[in-house]
Amino acid sequence: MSLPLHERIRSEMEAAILSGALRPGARLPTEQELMRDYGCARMTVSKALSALASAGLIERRKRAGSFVARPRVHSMMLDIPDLEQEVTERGQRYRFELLGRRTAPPDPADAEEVQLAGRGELLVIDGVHFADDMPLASERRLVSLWSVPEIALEDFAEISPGAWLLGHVPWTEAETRIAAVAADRTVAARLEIETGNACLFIERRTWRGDEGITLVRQHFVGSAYDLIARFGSARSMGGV
Amino acid sequence: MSLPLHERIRSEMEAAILSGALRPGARLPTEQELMRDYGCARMTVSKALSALASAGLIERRKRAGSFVARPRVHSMMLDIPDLEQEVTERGQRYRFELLGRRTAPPDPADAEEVQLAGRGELLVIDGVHFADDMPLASERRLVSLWSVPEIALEDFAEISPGAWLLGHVPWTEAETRIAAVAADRTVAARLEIETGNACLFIERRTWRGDEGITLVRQHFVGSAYDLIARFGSARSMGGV
DNA sequence: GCGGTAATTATGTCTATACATTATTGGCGA
DNA sequence: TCGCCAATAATGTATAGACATAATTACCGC
Repeated sequence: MSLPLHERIRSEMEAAILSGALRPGARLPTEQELMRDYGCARMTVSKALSALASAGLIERRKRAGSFVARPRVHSMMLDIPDLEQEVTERGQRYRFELLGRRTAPPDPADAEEVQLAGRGELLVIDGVHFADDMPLASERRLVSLWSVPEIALEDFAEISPGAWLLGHVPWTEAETRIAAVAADRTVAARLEIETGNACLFIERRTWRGDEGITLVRQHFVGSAYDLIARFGSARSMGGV
Repeated sequence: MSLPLHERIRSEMEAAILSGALRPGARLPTEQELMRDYGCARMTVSKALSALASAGLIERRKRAGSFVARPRVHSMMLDIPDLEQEVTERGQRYRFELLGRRTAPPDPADAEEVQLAGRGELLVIDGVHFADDMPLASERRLVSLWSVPEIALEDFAEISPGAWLLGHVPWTEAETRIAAVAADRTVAARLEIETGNACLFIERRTWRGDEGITLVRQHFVGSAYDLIARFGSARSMGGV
């Protein structure tokens, strides 16, 4: 056994919970009992239980003890792949084609644009992501030049705007909306599909503190793309 | 200051990272320096750094020190609402209409079905979710009678199969696939839309340990539904 | 120089102890 | 019986020290 004791305690408790031996709501042994069972100090047990608590598997209440939490379906981890990496991993060639790039004041009729722009203008970037020269996704991105002035110097010949932003701008919050829509004329032309075809539509807004950074709207060819969300395999929750 | 010292250290480091004062790759103070700065014991500092590490904000290397990790967009929390609750909250009336219900052996040609069935048969349930008598989603659900024999007694007059399973079967893992598809004839008829219209397609598989419990495929009317995923509000990461 | 080895330094784990916090339990008195 | 208060039992936070582990750095013999 090379793995640390607190990890062992953690994983054995976790196994008991996930196997159903400890049902939701059940009380698990107190720290005292566990330190007797494992012959270790309380800190060690506590570390194991803290990890389970922060992973959401148990709930700890003073005086009362620790209890198995009811797993909530309501939230899962959604993997949002980096397009370039995913395409490359499938053995295809990735390319981002820049279709347009202009700076403009926000549309005063669009509250989102106004809020994003802050006291400056917006950079509007249009482009298409390709996999092996087949269009995969069309993208329109608005970037706040107020928050990210240095992006004005970038021409995106070598790197997609998304990848550039990821590497250059620290962000703190993001929200992604996922829907299915019919391709309009513009999108259909860019993706080389027919108007009305089903597209996965992803709209993501990113903030740094209160400052909006970017708003991106992507249309994926419906037949070529899907997203995966997972809950469980508690192995993946703790760290790494 | 009522908040514990290790939380304070954690949040101050976090702020320094998120604000950009400590850029990705930068080395942050050693535990020794921090325990001098805050006048506390090493365990306290270590707890703060461990929390940051398990949240993925920093990376710790022996001998070398702790470094700010590059933020990864790759995973967000996806909210998966309970349909009945969401419809009701919008002030609409929710109804699940059962269209079919039969038991059958798994299709031997479909490896997923065979695996789900285990050594038993499958319960196949077809139905439509309505909001104010407008179709919202069509659903076909397969349930392993081997894992959940008691579902054979339920007639789903009062409760949808999804809600019943949530309340009765502890599960440990789930995987959700999200895509955009065109409605086929069957789906279009059920949803009262035209064949070929865009639908958000959600396929979710649920396990308890190695045992498959259920596989559900839902088609949502594209114009009536979307999903939201979030990352951030760093406050929400640690615990609570 | 070059390569192997030892010293150093930073994190990782663990113990033993102390006191704080808080919700429950039980008892005591009006 | 009801309500308040104190004892109790559990987790929460923190300290100080010991030893383990691993990677970098420095040194030394060749």
